[in-house]
Amino acid sequence: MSTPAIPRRQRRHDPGRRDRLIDAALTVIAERGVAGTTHREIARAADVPLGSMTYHFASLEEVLAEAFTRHADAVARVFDERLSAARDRDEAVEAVITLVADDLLGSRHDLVLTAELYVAAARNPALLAVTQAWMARSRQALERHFDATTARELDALIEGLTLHSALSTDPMTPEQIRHAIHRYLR
Amino acid sequence: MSTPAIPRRQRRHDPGRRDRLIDAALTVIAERGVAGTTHREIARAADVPLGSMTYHFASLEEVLAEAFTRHADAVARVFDERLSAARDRDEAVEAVITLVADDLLGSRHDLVLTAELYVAAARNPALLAVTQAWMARSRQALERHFDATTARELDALIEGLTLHSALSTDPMTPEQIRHAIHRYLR
DNA sequence: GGCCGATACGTACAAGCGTACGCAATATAT
DNA sequence: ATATATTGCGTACGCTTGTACGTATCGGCC
Repeated sequence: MSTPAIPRRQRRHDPGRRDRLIDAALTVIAERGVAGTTHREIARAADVPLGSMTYHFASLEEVLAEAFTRHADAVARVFDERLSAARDRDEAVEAVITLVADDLLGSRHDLVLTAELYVAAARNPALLAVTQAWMARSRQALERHFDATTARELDALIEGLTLHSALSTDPMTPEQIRHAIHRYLR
Repeated sequence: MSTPAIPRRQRRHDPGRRDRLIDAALTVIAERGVAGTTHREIARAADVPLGSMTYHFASLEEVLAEAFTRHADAVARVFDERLSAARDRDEAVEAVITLVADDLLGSRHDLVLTAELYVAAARNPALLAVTQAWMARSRQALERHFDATTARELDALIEGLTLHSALSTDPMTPEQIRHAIHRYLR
């Protein structure tokens, strides 16, 4: 009776745990979906005790909101960067192609997160706002090189090409992506 | 002690209950999402006792699969009909515009169901098969009037325009939809 | 160097879940 | 008309969930 079966785990000094938890949440969402995302699952992914979740977040909703905000920001940042690096329209077109073929289609993780966000946004006003801010930012980035109407339509095309490829058995190749975008912008 | 508080509900003769349950499931999915879809919620929506769910379906997964299959079939049927009614390319273009502006964007219910299906398909092979069969059928319908490459790209554009409008604060007007499609097919 | 607020950790609890199952009633076959 | 299979109905059970909360421990300010 001297050694209790489960000794208390040693306390860790862990600043930035909140941040890690948000990242862990994104991992869990991508792997199990929003439906399978629970306090316990996130805590397990981040290797922290359950109680840590309720300490850092008021509710599971709050975790989701922070996680999706982070995801949207990250993707939007890449979008911004690629398009601001382009110095003329031709380069901008290439940037868009790279964006779709490499950045978006390259990461199943991000792809799934985006789809999950869209569905969650249908029922959660806070997440809808995140989505709309993201869309506005993308359009704005496109408007550096294209007129407003083209930017909007192009944004929709990007969305469609991405989603479509993500779900398909034979996703479009980079050349096919290039073809579609050139055809639209021809 | 002669009158039990809750008398047994009178038994109903209800052939086709299984069908009604599948429809109820679609209603619940659209309103609460796959995550919020439970045996009890579906039973409540269809006004049947909980036990009826386990009698008619082996599992909740089975309910979801049947429901999404029905949804995909219904949307694909409209797609087929509009495109087979078109007798030349111009009419086909008009059919596509109507499809997007009226049929797809007209029903928030169907819109949400489609998004839910996509997300669910990412983690459920049976639902992925449903999605892919649906996509193949859409493409085939488009190929009545357009070459294979155009059909595929157009299908993606349709997807993007729909999803984009669904999420936007100011969805595209029918005229804007028309403009985008004409621009691509010009 | 000692306090104390911030953080870490474990656990308890009520609610809701999927599913199983027993019994009742009726449609249908004989 | 009787028997039988099908369908309807209620409820119980074990499990997971979100959340609350008591206690332990430490970093950083005086």
